[in-house]
Amino acid sequence: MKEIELRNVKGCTDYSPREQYIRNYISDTLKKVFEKYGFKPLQTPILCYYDLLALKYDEENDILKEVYKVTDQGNRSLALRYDLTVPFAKYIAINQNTKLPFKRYEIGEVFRNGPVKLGRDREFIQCDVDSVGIEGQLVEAEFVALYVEAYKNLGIDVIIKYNNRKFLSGIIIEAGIAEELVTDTITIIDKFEKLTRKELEKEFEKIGLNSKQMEKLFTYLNMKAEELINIESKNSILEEGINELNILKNYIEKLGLIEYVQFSPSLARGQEYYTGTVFEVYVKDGSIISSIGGGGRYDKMITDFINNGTTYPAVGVSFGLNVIYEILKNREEFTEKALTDIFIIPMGTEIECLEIAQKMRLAGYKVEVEMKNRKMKKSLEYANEENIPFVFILGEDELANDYITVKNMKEKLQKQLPIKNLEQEFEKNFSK
RNA sequence: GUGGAUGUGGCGUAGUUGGUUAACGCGCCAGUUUGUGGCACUGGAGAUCGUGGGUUCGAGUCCCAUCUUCCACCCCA
Repeated sequence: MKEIELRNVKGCTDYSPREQYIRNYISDTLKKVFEKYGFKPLQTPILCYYDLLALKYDEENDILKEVYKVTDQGNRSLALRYDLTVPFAKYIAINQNTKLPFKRYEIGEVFRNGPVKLGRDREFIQCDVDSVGIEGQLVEAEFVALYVEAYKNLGIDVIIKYNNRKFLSGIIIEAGIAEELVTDTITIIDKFEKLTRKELEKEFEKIGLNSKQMEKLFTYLNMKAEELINIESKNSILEEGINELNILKNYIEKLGLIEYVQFSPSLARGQEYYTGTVFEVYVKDGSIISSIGGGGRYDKMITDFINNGTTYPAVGVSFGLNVIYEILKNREEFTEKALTDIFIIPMGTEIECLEIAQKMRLAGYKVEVEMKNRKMKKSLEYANEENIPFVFILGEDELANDYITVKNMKEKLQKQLPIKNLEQEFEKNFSK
């Protein structure tokens, strides 16, 4: 065999059992919440036709540079998906009898051949929850509730910032900025909290805004939610945006969730496809600066994608699994977590131990049996390292008398329990 | 993609102006304890110093190239 350097592909990571346990915990927790809110699991292929991904972009688009292209044996031009939204749209396009509204979630790997840095791999997992076919702020408010519940279940205190793209476009137009500069302006507004006012002015100047326009823009961008009603708008898009913001705020208040949200007029989100409400979730204590989730309304994207005359208003949010993992990984409940409940050490009684293991597994315990015939010291060391709370020891003398030694590792307690009805006896003696 | 740094046993590091067998901590293995753990002590294995070339009597140490990783910028999740 040829010698090669053993390593992972750039931007791909191995996750050890302990790490993956936490990641699974996160996605399991999320799944439960998603289903509680009526979202159904949808699974789509990772491999798809390149043309599908490229459908809505021209060759020059940055996102296409990051697409992994592959070919099959028939020389078909394929690609690895770079997000879960296009496959979602594709699913609806293929299954046009899908009843709307359609609510689905998908948690899966996506690939982007882009720069790699901390918390940003080339293979990573996206957790998307989307609803298609519903207009209005009711469903958006429900997403806020879903966000709050999901992060609460993960034990993370969050603040959900929200804004509205119509409002943003509206104030830009209101500031007298030309329509063709709206997108560029939004891109700069997105950096509002990262840059100083001076830096922002410089950026705005670059795209050709004058100081009067900037002044007006800054006034709007520093507004509070309560001040929105006082804006006397002349353009319909701004009016619409303000209206949507007020309706959404009203719904959130009624749901008793107002303490979790914050109107943030400078919030834009990078993607161009958002058309209305946008969300971004931040850790409340600010220990992590970047957002840990985000989303919003995108009424045109699926509509344009499918392009069959029907409109597909959609709203969706996603969760940053990687960054959530970074928050949870050092918690004691995980670092100290035993992945096995009971470790059984046989002393010449292997098959009997396996039988007992089956019995305990049936009773719902996670059980491992020592099979390498190591010295007891080694076996106990292993149990110790793995934080396994209970060790059963079965020697021939115990077996002859129909009992088994049960050790509580933490409290260093040891007890003989009858093998008959061991499950009940164990529960009686050792469960909290 | 552009710029800047980095690369020494499994991991984290030391290695003085280039000079004989590359050091330390953690981890690993074994023993003290052939059926009882986290501690301690003792011993042991394990590195062609990222890779390739060059300078030199001699290179972990200097030069060049290349790759890796990391940090900014860009872009985003």
